Amino acid sequence: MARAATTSDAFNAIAEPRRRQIIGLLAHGERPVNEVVKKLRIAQPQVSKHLGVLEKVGLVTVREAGRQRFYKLNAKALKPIHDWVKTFERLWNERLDRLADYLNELQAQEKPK
Amino acid sequence: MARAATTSDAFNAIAEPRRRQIIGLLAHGERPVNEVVKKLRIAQPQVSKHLGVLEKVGLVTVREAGRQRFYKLNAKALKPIHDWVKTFERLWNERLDRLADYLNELQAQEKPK
DNA sequence: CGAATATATTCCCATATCGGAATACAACAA
DNA sequence: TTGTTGTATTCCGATATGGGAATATATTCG
Repeated sequence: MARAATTSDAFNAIAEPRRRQIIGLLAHGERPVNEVVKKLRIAQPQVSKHLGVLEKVGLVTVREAGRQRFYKLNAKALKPIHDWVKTFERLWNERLDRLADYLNELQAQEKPK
Repeated sequence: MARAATTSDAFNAIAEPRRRQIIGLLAHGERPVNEVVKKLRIAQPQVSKHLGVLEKVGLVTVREAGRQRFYKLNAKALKPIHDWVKTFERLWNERLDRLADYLNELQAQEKPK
């Protein structure tokens, strides 16, 4: 087996920095492909490919209008990621961190050089 | 160029489901490799490899004790991910969602079959 | 020392990736 | 029709993955 497909997961899809950029841009609202190309300065074919990945995992939806395709962010698809990371939030906010630091300081003072 | 290395980023590192599992386990505290092996039922070499990746991106730290190595979660390294996803939180909480749904319903009623 | 235990490393393989370049396609314009 | 514009698809090559299996390394035990 190889690495999981980028299209298998929102987790895998957002591992790509450019896809995160695209998501960031689409957060301001629906956009046609060409605008993504211009704003982010990524070649058109790659933009289409990245959008394809995002669509496959449900992170964006498309609306066709003439020869343009407007891509729209479907933020809900990011929630699983948020939920997962949030689980660990307390671990980095915890005052225990400071407490530990404090205790270390105390210990350091007890054994002055 | 190929896909970015799994070791290039926390984003890339957590794309792997098993690595997320490992992180989940280590959230309860420091653990030796063998306990991860037993609890998650992943072959030992793969566990060592996954832990290696997590270490490289700073998601875990190691403490050596005799022939054991205790891996500990460094939750802070997850914060960038949290921060990024959080940016979009309002987009899925937004009541605008409900408003849109409501308006659609209205429209549907105006044009009764 | 030799055996056992805990963990890491190395090889191998099937599989995808991402970017670039070229090209296909569809809608619209003249 | 022919040309143009907006987007998608295909082919290429370099690269790395993750699992499995075998093996290496280090520490502890008897």
